[in-house]
Amino acid sequence: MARVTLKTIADEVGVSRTTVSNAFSRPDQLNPELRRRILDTAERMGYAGPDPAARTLRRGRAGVLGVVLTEEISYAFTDPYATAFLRGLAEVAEPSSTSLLLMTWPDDASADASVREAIVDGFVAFCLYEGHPALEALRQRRLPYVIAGEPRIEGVPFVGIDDRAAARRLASYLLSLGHRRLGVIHHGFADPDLDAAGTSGAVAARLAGFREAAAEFGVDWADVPVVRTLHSRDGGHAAAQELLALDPRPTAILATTDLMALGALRAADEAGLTVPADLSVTGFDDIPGAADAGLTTIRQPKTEKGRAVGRLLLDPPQPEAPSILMGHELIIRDSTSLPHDL
Amino acid sequence: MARVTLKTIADEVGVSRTTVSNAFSRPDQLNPELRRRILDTAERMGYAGPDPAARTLRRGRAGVLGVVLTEEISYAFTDPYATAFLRGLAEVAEPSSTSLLLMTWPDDASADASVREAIVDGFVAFCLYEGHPALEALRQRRLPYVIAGEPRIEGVPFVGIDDRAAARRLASYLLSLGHRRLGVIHHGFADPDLDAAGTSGAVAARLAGFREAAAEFGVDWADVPVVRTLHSRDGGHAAAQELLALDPRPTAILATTDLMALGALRAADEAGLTVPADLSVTGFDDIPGAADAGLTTIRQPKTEKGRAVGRLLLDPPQPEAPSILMGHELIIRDSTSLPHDL
DNA sequence: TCTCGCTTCTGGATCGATTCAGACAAGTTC
DNA sequence: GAACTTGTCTGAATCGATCCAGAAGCGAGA
Repeated sequence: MARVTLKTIADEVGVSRTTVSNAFSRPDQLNPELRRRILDTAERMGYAGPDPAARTLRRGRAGVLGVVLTEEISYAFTDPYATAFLRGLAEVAEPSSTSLLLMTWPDDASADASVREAIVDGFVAFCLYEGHPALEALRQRRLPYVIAGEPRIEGVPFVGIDDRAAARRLASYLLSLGHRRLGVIHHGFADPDLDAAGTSGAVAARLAGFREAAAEFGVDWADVPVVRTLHSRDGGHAAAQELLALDPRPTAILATTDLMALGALRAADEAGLTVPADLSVTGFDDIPGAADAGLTTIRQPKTEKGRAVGRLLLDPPQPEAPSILMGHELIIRDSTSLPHDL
Repeated sequence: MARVTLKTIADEVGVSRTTVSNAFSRPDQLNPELRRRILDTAERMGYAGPDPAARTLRRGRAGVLGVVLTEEISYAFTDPYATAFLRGLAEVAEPSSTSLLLMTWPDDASADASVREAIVDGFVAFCLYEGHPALEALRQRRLPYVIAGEPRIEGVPFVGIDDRAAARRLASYLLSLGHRRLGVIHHGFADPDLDAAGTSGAVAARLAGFREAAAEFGVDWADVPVVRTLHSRDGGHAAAQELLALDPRPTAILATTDLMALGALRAADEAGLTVPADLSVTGFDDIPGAADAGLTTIRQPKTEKGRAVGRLLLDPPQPEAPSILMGHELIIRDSTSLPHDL
């Protein structure tokens, strides 16, 4: 038996396909009684409603936004940061009757198929990183997309915080406590001596912020040890070990992310140092583990960020690729205090 | 400027639309050199690849499975149970180049739109409950779907454990420790006196399992206090208070889910009772919090369950709506021991 | 009576791809 | 040399809806 379509119903009721279509999609366009009769017939014949694929093709609108996450879907949702962001996104998507398609980027070689074949009106690139293959796949798909958090790419709409200002604020706080011997851990490809104004990437911006604060407090950046490492807890651990072996030892370590800062805390513990009495440590991002570890860090307005991304994708396209910088918050916890030797 | 389609490329290269289509989807159907030329032209003209909506319409296959979760998306992913299940599902979906569309069921009145308009080949109803509105929406959509975990509905494929056997095993364990004064907390609509064979619903099956075990050990079910409550921690708390106020007080409380069992643990604590010395408590499901609370419970094969669901949806449709019962595991932790008065 | 406006319904064009039967040329087999 | 493969490409039909211009019917106003 052939599939039940609009035409099946139309023939049965004795009206045109258009009228049946209207019964489902534009109730004000036909007589209520006729509509009732059509819907009844549809239910009786087992019609499942207008085929979404056909409708999307004709309408040119899918009513779906794709959210491209990194490979670890469980992590993305365990993370309160991600859930808050998605809540904000869903909030603005809902009134436009748009739903969210959560997509991971599998390790698989054919990973880009998920982006190539997704039936969506646009994409959100959520917290990827520079050079992530999904970014190239998104470009090729030639649909609107917004990058949330990271990285910044010339000509692509972006929503995030002003990493430079936030980093400057964080470093200023440490310096105003009296710290003068700083150590920095980062995970960027950027040259830390390069002014960030002309570069892209959150890491470079954060380093630039640190540097500006140092200048402001009369600390010569050339004297600040800067260690580059892998973006992981272990990376932070190793880098911190390196910094703590210096003489004179830094009284404060600034990591460009919480993850590495957590590794640094472990290194301090292993070195027999008490945080914050012997050593202050700061992170960046306020990831879930940060609160437990009492880490001083920078927090972003997660839900509001999601809303901003949604608006960017759902509102009429802007002439210029817009970038939205959101506010941030300095979260002071127990990993920072006055330097010991004061 | 008109959108770039297959035809645009075909005209530019001077071949038919079919050939361009083949260049993308069936590379072995044309001369490699011509293919190269087509792909180059496509890239040059900014062609985004075959439109997924059009392809889906023509092919009649979306390459997507919809997973209907309850309203709390963050919970679903915080829950190791759900992530393990989804991992199994993704595992079998991947070889069929099928991806997963994670759908929530918003509180909103138009919630069923997400099911009506999803472009998918089938659905998974993940841990819903009897009477959940999504179930009716799924039925109306007339696509294949499988219910995972709960509830059981006549004629709808189901994957889960044999709740009755598992419950019987759990209760037998308690009884074999020597407990004779049991108390039961459940959250079902089912009549606990009804034999579960003819009923549906995991709750009824679990109660039936308890009852069978009681009979086996010579405990008269009529003497066992059974309290029905809301499915929440607080519900379990209130129900346990009720049971603990009885004289003689039960030496063991069996809850039909971990969530309620956790509430019961709190009630025991508040009543000044030590678990398990003064009171044994058991749950069901092995939710994340169960391990932390040291709760004795039943665990299901989560990943394997996901795989089974995936196979059911992706393999050629079966003549009979199949139900797959998986094995389970009795997890003995610190919330159970010999009864105090032995 | 004629025109206008409103409601209600129709038929054909269209969205952008895939499928299928078949055309054509070049090489193989007997 | 006829019959058969094989490789390569084409054109029309098709998937299931929505959109658009317009037609029919009907009551109101001039």
